[in-house]
Amino acid sequence: MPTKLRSTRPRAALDRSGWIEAAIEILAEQGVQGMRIEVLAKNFGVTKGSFYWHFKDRQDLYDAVLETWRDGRLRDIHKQTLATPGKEDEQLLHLIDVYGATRNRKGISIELAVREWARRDAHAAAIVEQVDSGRLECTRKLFLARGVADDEAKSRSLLLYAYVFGQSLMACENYDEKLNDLKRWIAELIVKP
Amino acid sequence: MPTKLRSTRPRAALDRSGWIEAAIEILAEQGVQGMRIEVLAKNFGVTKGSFYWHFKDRQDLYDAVLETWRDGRLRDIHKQTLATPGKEDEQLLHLIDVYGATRNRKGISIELAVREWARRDAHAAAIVEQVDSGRLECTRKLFLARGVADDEAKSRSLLLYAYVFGQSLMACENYDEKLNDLKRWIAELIVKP
DNA sequence: TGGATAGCGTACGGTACCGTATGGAACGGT
DNA sequence: ACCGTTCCATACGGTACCGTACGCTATCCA
Repeated sequence: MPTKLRSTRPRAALDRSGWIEAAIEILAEQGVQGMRIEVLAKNFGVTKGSFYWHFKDRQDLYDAVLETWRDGRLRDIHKQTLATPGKEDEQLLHLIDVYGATRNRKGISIELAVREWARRDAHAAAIVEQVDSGRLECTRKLFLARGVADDEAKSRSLLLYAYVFGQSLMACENYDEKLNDLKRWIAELIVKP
Repeated sequence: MPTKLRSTRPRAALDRSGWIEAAIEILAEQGVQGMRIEVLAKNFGVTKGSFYWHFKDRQDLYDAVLETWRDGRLRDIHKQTLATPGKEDEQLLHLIDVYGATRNRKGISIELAVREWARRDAHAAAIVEQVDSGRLECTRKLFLARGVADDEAKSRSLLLYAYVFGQSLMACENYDEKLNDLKRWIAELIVKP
């Protein structure tokens, strides 16, 4: 009888992945400095005794968070840039929209937190570089599929990501009443040759 | 006899502005969380007794840092965008270059640190908005002086800053051997109508 | 049924800060 | 020569963490 469903982990209300998810949540809200073991534990209603059972130390959690983030981002960018001939423009505009700060607030928060982390931590920097490489490459291929020259495809791909990340750093809500029109104009300048 | 040069402040090796400068230095290197009173004091070779003489508390220093930064940035952007008819293109390209991560590393570090700060602090966010408004406005006028339509000038101005800030967030050193050529291409796309 | 083990709680020492209270040296004016 | 002010050091209590040692309980397996 399958009553031994969780036989290997009897009371596992909180396993490693649970801690990692919660840590990423805090990372989005508070940044790296917010991922404190005792605080995470309190949020969960447990003590750090649990944490030190699942993780060696803080760095162990940090590494797991970074790798989880990287894997998710790489999976996502490949999914978003699956070749659909003739639809490249829409895919590119959709990319810009997805990374826009208005929707996907949490994703952007994590993005910025990780990049700020990467400015002072070599491991985080290496992870960010892997993600950036993957994204730039995938997006470049989309531009290539449109018939754009290789150098131009590389440039536009770089511009696309720099723009979306930079935009989420700026305070431009009051810049213009028709801000969305401005953004659409920008998106088309980036995408259309 | 002018032996009373420093009569009002006999041993003032460290005044308020000295603390503020040092704090900004640490802000660039370590972010907001790095601006710790006892650490700053140790860097100076004094104790926090000195700090609490010049400042009410930590927030007092934070406010001073933000306002000092804002004033400097606003002065700078006005200087960089002084109207020199016929030279607008060069001025705009120069702007992109100045905010580029390669040179002016410290300025960019402060820029990113303040913006990360602004994501969790209302006062910092207000300061960033003042700086962004000033910059966007000054740059928009440069585009207008070139004969660009108003909406397009607004859009290009926003794109310019989003791009330069976003670029300094990315890890693209290994993206291409001719990265500088790509960046030049991008800069011209942003500037040239 | 007894022991092993997974999973967590408790308790402790240690560090790094903040902010305050107070003392003291060096200089100014008188 | 005295006294006040400026500027800083010292000392203290308090908080928030980290990491470790150890204890407790519930489940599994023989």
